[in-house]
Amino acid sequence: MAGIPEYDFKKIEEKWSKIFAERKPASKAGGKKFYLLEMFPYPSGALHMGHMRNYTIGDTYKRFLEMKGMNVFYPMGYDAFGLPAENAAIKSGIHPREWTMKNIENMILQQKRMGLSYDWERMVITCGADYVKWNQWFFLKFLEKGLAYRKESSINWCPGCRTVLANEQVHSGKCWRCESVVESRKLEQWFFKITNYAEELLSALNELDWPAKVKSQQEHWIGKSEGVEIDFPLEEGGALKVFTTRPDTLWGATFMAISAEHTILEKIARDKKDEIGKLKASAAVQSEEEKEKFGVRLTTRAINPVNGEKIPIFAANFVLMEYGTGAIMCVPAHDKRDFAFAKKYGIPMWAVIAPEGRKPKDASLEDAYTDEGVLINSGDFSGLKSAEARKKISAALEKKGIAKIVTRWHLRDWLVSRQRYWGCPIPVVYCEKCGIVPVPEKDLPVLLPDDALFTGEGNPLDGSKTFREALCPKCGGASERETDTLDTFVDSSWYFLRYLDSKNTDKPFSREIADDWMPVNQYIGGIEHATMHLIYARFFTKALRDMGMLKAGEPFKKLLCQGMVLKDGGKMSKSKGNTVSVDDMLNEYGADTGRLFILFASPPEKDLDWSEEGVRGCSRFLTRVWKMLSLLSDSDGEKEIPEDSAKELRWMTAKTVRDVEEDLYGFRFNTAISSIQEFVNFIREMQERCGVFRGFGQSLKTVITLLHPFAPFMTSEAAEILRMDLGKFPGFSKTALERTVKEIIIEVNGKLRSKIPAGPEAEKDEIVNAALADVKVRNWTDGKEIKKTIYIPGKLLNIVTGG
RNA sequence: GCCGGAGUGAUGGAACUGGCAGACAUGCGGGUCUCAAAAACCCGUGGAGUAAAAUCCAUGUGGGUUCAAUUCCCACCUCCGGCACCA
Repeated sequence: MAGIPEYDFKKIEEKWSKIFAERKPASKAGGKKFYLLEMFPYPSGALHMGHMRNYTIGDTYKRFLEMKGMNVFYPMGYDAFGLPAENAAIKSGIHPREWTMKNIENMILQQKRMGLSYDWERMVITCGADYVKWNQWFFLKFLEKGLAYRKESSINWCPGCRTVLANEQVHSGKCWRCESVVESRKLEQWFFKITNYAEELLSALNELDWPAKVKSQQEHWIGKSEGVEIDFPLEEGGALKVFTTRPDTLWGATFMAISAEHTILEKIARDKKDEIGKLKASAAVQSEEEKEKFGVRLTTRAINPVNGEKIPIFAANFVLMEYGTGAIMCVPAHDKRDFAFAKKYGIPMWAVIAPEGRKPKDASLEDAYTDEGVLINSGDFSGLKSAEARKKISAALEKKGIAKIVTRWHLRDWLVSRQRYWGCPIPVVYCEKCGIVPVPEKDLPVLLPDDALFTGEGNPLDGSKTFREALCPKCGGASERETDTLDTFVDSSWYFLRYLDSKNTDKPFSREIADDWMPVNQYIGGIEHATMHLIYARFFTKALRDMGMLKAGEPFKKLLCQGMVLKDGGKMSKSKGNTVSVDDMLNEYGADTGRLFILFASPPEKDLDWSEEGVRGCSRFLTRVWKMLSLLSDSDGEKEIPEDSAKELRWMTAKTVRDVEEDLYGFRFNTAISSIQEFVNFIREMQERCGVFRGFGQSLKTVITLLHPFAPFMTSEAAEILRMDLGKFPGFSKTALERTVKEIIIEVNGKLRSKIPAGPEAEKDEIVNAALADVKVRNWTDGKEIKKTIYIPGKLLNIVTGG
């Protein structure tokens, strides 16, 4: 072998990124199929360290699985519609498409430099005409199946920008861009009926191998609660329907509260218009701190159906119209909110639940008792426990015909209309004669017009005549096109299905291919998508399944949420000036070092603090490995070593291979790298002692192979020099793992006192005798009674003494 | 307030089903090389204690279970994340 040049990552990475780019995904027909997916990025301009962490985890895992002989599908794409592109257009006049495509180009370049081995031929870009077409096709299908519908809804309206704002664009009640006070407006909007799937979205969480954190977040988001709807008769006639999960407290209801937007106010509070108006304003404030409870007492009273008490009704600012019936029964003795309100307005409180095993406290309540207990002062139901009472009371009321057992959900239908240009157009037209008319399938896609103006005021599509004016597909008459576009979460709800069949022009994807690969075996991405994206994609998959498009009912079988990348303990941000740019990192240290550091510094699900020193450490490690190539090439043949050392080497090799493999399967990249480092330290030590020894070259090859998924560039170059194959993950000899010589730990009363050499096959008695003869042990046992001895074969002996 | 997660050297973090706490790395101290520095390499590095040992203390705090607890149980403290007037 000729002399080995110094480790020059720039040269090596340049050379191999070209080779990697030309390399077609190998056909792995025989291998077990594995769909490995990363959350695709929004093309904001350049990738940040958070992305790189996500993709490094994925790519390392992918390369490992391939070396284990699996057939891995590993695609990448771009979530290309969205607000930032439109804002860039407003600011600098560049068209959103141009801005987006340029960014994508740059990001692909960065990903290639990083050594990410995607199947680029399957790339999906959501603003492409083909993707738009199938997106719209899904919308039409949803419409057909009753999963898409229109309804009036409140939105955040900025009077300054004359546009609708998303919740996160409202900062303490003001527009993020122009600081106008945001108004609440009613607008007809499109919705997807995700609530149809509430029950399954909740129950199927059980089958998913997802972080407990994400599952519990979704559980809360869906928010199932079982209770009763009860009619409270009104003095004036008619009734007020309320929803409660605590019918066991019914006897303690001393007032009622309704939302300021409740329709009944039209009938029973016409005289209090001004006050109700004030109340509405107060209810609308989305203050950070808890709002002061505030209400307007109505002249009518309600009658508690179980005890006939006449109780006052308030329109109150703490009652939500969107949940339940918009009206509640209030039990101040057993609910914190009702308690606060009752205190303020001097409403009586009756305790009807007593903590179990304690004497009932009465009227002089310090605070609401909200736990369960035993019923008191509740007619025939007194003495029952809460849970039982709930069942019996509900049943009794239902029998009487004044109540109904119901299940309520926090989950709301998904509002998909966005008053924006840069999104997927909703394929319907409004015809004066025919009403809402879907665009026929043959006319898809409905594409965005090129003549829209980006002024920052209103939806640019409203100003585009060429887009707005359309002919009704039904009657052929003049009609108007829908100018709302779809929420970009729609785009990301099925992109993983399109990857599988990205060139299909007849369908969004073929069922056979989908059934072959779905569900995704491993999904990797940020925790910030715990509720939105991850719940929408689940809903989409279920809806598509019910439309017969695929078998799988869940999109992502296993999920890994990687932690954030921090700098100096804080989130990287431009305003703090603590960002680390991907390009700088690549230029200064190279992709291999960057990848290694990202994986080594912290387990993937934890936050990672970027440390320049740590990066340098990883760079040093790679250089040290590289130098071993020179040692080998400069040597004049491997020297024999004693059998002891050879045995130790065989053991160390087997242990390292096994540990790295196990760690990689379990996403423990940090400990996998530690193991490789330990092995390298071991070889170098032995080399220093014995020179280039028999087995040095083989050990070096093992290191290069194990390191390949982490540092693909350097190891590819090294493999070329060593004329070795990187295609297979090494195996290991189980017999080499069995160590014959071992020490046994000797403890006295649980404290380490000595170690004695002994094999795992040694009898307990032998060990005990040897231990008791040991001087260090005798210091602690002499003159004491030996109470008992515990022996863990091959590991440890604990001698318990008395006195 | 509720739900989830985490607290281990100066730092990032190891310790697999309860069995040698601190692997691996960073930083720091010392050394080799050098005119000098950087790089590289070698040695040391939880705290107290000692001439060196021995020994004692130590995984957020306080209890418990156990021959044995970073690991299991109970209570509490702190930090991070999510939800938050959902009746």
